[in-house]
Amino acid sequence: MDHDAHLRKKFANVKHQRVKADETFAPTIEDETLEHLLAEPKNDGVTVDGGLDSNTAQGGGDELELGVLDGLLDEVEEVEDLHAADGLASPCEDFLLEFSFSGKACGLDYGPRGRSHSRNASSESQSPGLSGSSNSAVGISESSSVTIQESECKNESLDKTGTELRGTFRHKKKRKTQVRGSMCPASLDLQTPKQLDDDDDDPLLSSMLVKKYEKNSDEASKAGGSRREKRLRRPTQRYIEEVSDKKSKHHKGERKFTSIDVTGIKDRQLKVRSHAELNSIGPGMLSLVPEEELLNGTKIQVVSETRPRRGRPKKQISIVPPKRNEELLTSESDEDRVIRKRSDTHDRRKHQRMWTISEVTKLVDGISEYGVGRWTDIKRLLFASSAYRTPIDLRDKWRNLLRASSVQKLKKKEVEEKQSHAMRPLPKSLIRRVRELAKIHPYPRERGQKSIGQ
DNA sequence: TTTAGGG
DNA sequence: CCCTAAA
Repeated sequence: MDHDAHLRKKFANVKHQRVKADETFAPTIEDETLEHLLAEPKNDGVTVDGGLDSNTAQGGGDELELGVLDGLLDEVEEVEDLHAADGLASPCEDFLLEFSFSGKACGLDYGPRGRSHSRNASSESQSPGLSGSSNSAVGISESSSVTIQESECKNESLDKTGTELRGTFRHKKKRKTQVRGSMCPASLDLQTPKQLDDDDDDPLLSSMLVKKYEKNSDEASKAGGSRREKRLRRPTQRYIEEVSDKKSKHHKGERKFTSIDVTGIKDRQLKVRSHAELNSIGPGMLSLVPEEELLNGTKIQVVSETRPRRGRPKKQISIVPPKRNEELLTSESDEDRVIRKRSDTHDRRKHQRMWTISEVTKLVDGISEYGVGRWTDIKRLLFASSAYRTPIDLRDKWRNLLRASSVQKLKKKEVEEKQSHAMRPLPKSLIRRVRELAKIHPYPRERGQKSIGQ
C-alpha cells in the first residue's frame, strides 16, 4: 500500500519531467504510451514484490533520461522507439518480461503443494507446448529456491543469488550500464536498492527474486489474505496472454522457457523479450493514432507500436541532427504512421511497416546523394527520426524498388495489372529516379539489372 | 559492426 | 521483414 502510493508519486514525477522535456520539441507526444506503462505495474506488480517495483521504476528512470536525450536529438516518435530498440527496455517491456517469467515460476513453484495455480494447470493441459516448458521451468525454480532458502537475510540472499548467477550465466554483451548507472540514483529510493545495480534486468534473476518475495509473503500470511488473491492474478493474466498469443500464432516451435540451461539463457531472453513485445500491443496497449493517408487517399486506422529492433538498435546519440532534410523529418510525424498487419499466418512479416511515399522519396534522395550501399549513412541522416527503419530495411526497400522499377520498365501491361492489384501506385517521379539510380549504381545480383541499362 | 544475399 | 555469412 505504501509502495503503491510511493510508486505512483514517483511515476508521476517521471512522467512530468519527461513530458516537459519532450514538449519543447514535439508537442504531440503520446502520453498514452506512458500512461499504459505506468498503469500496468501499478495494478499488478506493486503488491508484493520489490523486484517488479524496482525494475519498473528503473525503467521509468531510463525513460526520463532518454526523454531528455531524445529531446536534444529530435522527435518524439523516436523516444519510444529508442527505449525499446535500445535494449534499455521500456518499463512496460521490462515489466512484462518480469511478469511473464515470474508468473510462470511462481505458478510452478506453488503448484505441487498449493492450489493457487489451478489456472496454470489447465493451461498446461491445454497446450502441450507449454507443458514442455514447464518442466524446465520447474527445474530452475526449484534450484533457485534452494539457493534462496539457504540464506536468511534478504539482502544477503539477494546479493548472493545475484553474484552466483552472474558468475554462472554471465552475459555476453555488456549492457549499457553507464547510462543506467547515471540515472539509477533517481529511482534509488525505492525498496531494495540492491537489485537495481545488481541484477539489472536479468529476467531470471529478477524472477527469482520475485519468487522469493512471494514465497516469504505467502508463508507469512499462510492462510492467504488479500495478497494471495493478488498473487494469484499473476499466473492468470500471464496465462491469458500466453494462451491468446499462442493460439493466434502457432509459434514455430518457439518454446519460451524451455531452454533454461545455461547455454540457452540468452536465447530465452530474446524469446521472452519478443513475447513481451507482442503483448505490449495487446488490448491494453492499443493506441490509436490519427490515421494514415494512403496514396489513394484512403484513410485507415493504424496502430502505433514500437518495434524494438533486435538487430542493431544502435542508439545514435551523436549530435548530428540533420539540418538538411528537416522538413522531411518533421513532416513525417503526422504522415508516416505505422501499419501493423497482424497477419498471424506468417511468422515473419509480423511487424510490417508500410513504406510511405515520403519515406521512399527520402530513401531515393539519400541514395542519390550518398550512393547505393551507404545504408547506415542514409539511415542516420535521413531516417534519424524513424527508429524502425534500419539500414537493412532501407536496403531491402531499395531492392524492392529496383525490382519494381525494372518490372515497370520491362513489361508495361503486367505493371499496370500489378499496380491495380497488389502494388501500390508508386509515383512516376519516384520510379524515374529509381531508374536513374539503378542505371548509375550497379547492384549486383539483381536480376538482369545490368542489361536494363541503356 | 555493416553489407550483401537469400528466405 | 528476418536471418546469416562475409567483410
